This record gives sequence, C-alpha cells and structure tokens, in this order.
Amino acid sequence: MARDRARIAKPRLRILMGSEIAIGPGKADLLEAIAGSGSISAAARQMGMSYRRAWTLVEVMNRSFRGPLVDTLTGGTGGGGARVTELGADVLARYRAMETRAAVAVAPEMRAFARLLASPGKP
Amino acid sequence: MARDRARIAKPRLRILMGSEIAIGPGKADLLEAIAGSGSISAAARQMGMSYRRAWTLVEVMNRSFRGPLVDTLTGGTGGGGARVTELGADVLARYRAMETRAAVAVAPEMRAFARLLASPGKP
DNA sequence: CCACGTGATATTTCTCTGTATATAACGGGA
DNA sequence: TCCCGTTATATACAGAGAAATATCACGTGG
Repeated sequence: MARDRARIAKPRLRILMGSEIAIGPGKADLLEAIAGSGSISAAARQMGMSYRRAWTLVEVMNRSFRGPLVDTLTGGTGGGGARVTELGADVLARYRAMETRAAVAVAPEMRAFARLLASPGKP
Repeated sequence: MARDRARIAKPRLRILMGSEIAIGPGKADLLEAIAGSGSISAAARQMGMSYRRAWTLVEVMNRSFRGPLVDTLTGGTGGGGARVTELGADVLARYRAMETRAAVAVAPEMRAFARLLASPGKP
C-alpha cells in the first residue's frame, strides 16, 4: 500500500566526524528520549536498547561536538539523571531541519524511484 | 582545513526495500565500477573488496528492483563478464541525481552544522 | 581436448559488535 | 545510617557479518 511506499522512501541523514557517526537517526531519537525522560537509562528502556549502548552513543555525541550534548548528574534525588544541554537542543533542532529539507528535496524523485523497486511479493 | 569540513559534510542516501538496502553509496559505486570494467571480479578488485561481497551486493540489487540491474555471462571469451542493464543505468542516474539534490538542499545548514562539531584535535 | 578467467556457491575462520552481567561511586531521602 | 536508582565502567559471552579459502560450472580459443 501507499503507506509502505512512504516508509520505504525515508532518506537517512548522517553527520560524520572522521569515521565516527557524530549524529544520525538513532542518536537523534535517543537525544529526544533523554530530553523527555530526564535519564539515560529511562531513554534506553523506552527505546528498547541496553543502557551500555545508550551510554556509548551519548559518549560519542559528547565527544564529537564542541561541547557535551548531554549533561549527567550522578547520585541525588532519583539516583541521578541526564539533561540535554542548550547545544544539544540546538544540534537536534538543526538535524531535524536538515532531515525534513532533504526529504522534501528528494521526495519527487523518490516517488519515481519507488516505481522501479520490486513488488512486495516478487517472482 | 576547509577540505576536511567538506569531506565530513557528505550526506549519505540509502533506498530501503523492507529492511534491506536496495541501493546506497557503496552499491552505486560498485555499479559504476561494473559498468566501467565489464566484470564483477574486476570491479571488486578495483574497489578493494572480495568477489564474494561484490557478488552479494549485486544479488541484493537484482532482487530489490523490478528487474536485474546487472546481467551476467558465464563462460565465453575472457571467462565471462557482467553488464549493467538499461534499468541499472536508469537507477544509477536517478540515484546520483537524488544524491546531488539532497546535498544541495542541505548544504547551507550543513555548513552551520560543521561549526558545532569538535575541532580535529579535541581537548 | 585442454587451459583459462569468470561467475556461482559452499565452507571455514576471524573479527567485530552488541548484550548481558557485575561492580563501584554518588548523594539525597527515609 | 542505610537504601535507592542512576551514572560509570569492566569483563565475559554470543551472534552477526566479513573475509579467506576451496570447489564447480561454463564456454570460447588455442
């Protein structure tokens, strides 16, 4: 159906820092989840990934940019927490903007492209 | 230097077919190498990958689209060879066009983004 | 009829990545 | 003072993916 086509036609955007991915679709989602939940572990649970993985992604993000995108606090009420910095919010907003711009620019040709793809049930 | 920034700011575009990547930067390059050399093994050597890997990529491409993007011939003069079909050339051209369109649409914000990234030698 | 270079697979090995698990530090609240 | 949930980190294990290797099929040219 048309909804499947729309799901297929999603361009993924990645910003590289050397050979590492500074930010991409997964890290952006994680950033939003942290902003919403106020904790790395909560965000990890929410996204169905291990805390270890989420923490590694955060570490890479913090290391890739001019400053940390996520500030962490250990101990205290609730055991600690994490907070998205101003820079982090800025990065996220710019990334989302670039995502939609790229999607819009590519949309017409993406539709033409979809007609070249195989049918769901292929012979 | 500025050239590094340009290299970093390269958006990568992938067309997905279900969970498989129908075509992406690597497969596009491989397609061009096959078109230029007339053989999968020659293209694989040229790109520094194993024949196995190149063949697998071709197999995925052929399976993902309406028809094969690469026609193969086994035996004969030179032992055989491979040829990019008309559909393959079409797919490649459209993919390259989408790549440049996405790059152009994203370029200004990408430059702004680069200023948020860490310096090459990071503290 | 044999040799050659390529496509097409199967098999084995190795490396890498992610996951699971365990532990310590931390600091506010009961 | 002890407890709690979180951050932070190390270590061991498992699975996936890539790579190296090994055959086999093929058909034209010598």
